[in-house]
Amino acid sequence: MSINSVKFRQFILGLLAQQAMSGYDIKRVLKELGWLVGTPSFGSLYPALHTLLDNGLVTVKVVSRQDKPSRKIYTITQAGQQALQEWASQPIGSNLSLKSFIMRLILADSFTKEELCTQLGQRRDQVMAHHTALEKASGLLDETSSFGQRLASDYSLALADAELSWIEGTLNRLSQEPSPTEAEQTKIMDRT
Amino acid sequence: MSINSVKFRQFILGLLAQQAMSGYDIKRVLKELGWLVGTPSFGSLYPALHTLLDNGLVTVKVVSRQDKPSRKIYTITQAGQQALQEWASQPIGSNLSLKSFIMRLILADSFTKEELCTQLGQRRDQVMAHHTALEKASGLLDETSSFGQRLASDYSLALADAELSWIEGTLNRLSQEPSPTEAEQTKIMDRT
DNA sequence: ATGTGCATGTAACTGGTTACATGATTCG
DNA sequence: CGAATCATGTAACCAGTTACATGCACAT
Repeated sequence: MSINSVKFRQFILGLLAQQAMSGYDIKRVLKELGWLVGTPSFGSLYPALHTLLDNGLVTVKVVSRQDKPSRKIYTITQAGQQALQEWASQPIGSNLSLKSFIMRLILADSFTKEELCTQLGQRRDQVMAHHTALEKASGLLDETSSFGQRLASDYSLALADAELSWIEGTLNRLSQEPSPTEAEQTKIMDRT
Repeated sequence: MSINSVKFRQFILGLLAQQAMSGYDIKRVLKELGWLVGTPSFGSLYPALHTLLDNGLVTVKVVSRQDKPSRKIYTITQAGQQALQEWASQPIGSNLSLKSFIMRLILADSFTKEELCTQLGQRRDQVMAHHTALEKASGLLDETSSFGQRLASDYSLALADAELSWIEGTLNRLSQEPSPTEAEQTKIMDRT
């Protein structure tokens, strides 16, 4: 449901970078992705597209088809691509939510391998910090505090562990494979 | 930061059930919990307390101390306890977020062992559904779609696996131990 | 006196959802 | 003809943050 208080305009810009689409298409894609990022409502999706348009990051083209209602296909512009690049190169916020991170993963094709690795590394550091903070806190509270707090921190530690090992594994995979993204990237680019 | 679009009045009501506190205290507790649930701002915390008060779920008592500013200590009422119980017994929403679930874990002391197990079971079912949906989706998309989408679903699957195994393990632990919560619960109750 | 930590509160703003309005096209 | 799906849009509302205002108490 909720897109988790994320400024997700950049995310849909990234989706448009991979594939020119209509607002309705974006909704469908996000719905197929299911729980991963949540599905924004049209009430936030369409205004976001209008804003992107006003900022010159995308262009519209009305496509009429005889069998179905006409649709507005949004295509990313040069400026949009630049904005996206800028976003990719700057460090991820210090308390990035899980969903926001997944959004970045989904847009991995738009990033260079270095950028992707940088982001994975930053995420790893954040999660590690969270992990150690939790451990310290639960160490302090073990005697005094409630069963529920122990449960919750145990649970969070388990998830943090899983996330860390996935990130490490992925970083290793990426450094071994020569350039898995390159082929994809060119494939996507030459559709303009 | 963000409390993740949750109606968290019930959560702070639950915190008050474990321990009578002031708004400032709640903020501190939540801050110590760190990333777990996010820290609500005073701008949402105080109004929430006022609402609980208006609904008769808590009572206030101004406590003046000579060395520090006076504080408003909120204590849960009979009605509040009942409301909390009601909340605990009804099934968790179908798309409960991680943070919302952690909130419930933190309040585990207010639940009976059965209620807790029920909630864990519901969560397990949800995550399992998510897991299979993701697997099916990524099966379809493996050939056609982007590197990023594969990355994201791989990541999500890893996290879902971790969550599932933690839940299973916890359920087992709970069913083996006789009644770990009872001692805690009485300890908390006899402070009125 | 002035600054810092404790403590409470509120008004303005923001970002999103809900619910509604509109319209084309296809199916029964 | 009415219902369903595709498709776009907007206005009202709501929850939460930001930023501000207030005041006490203690230390410098």
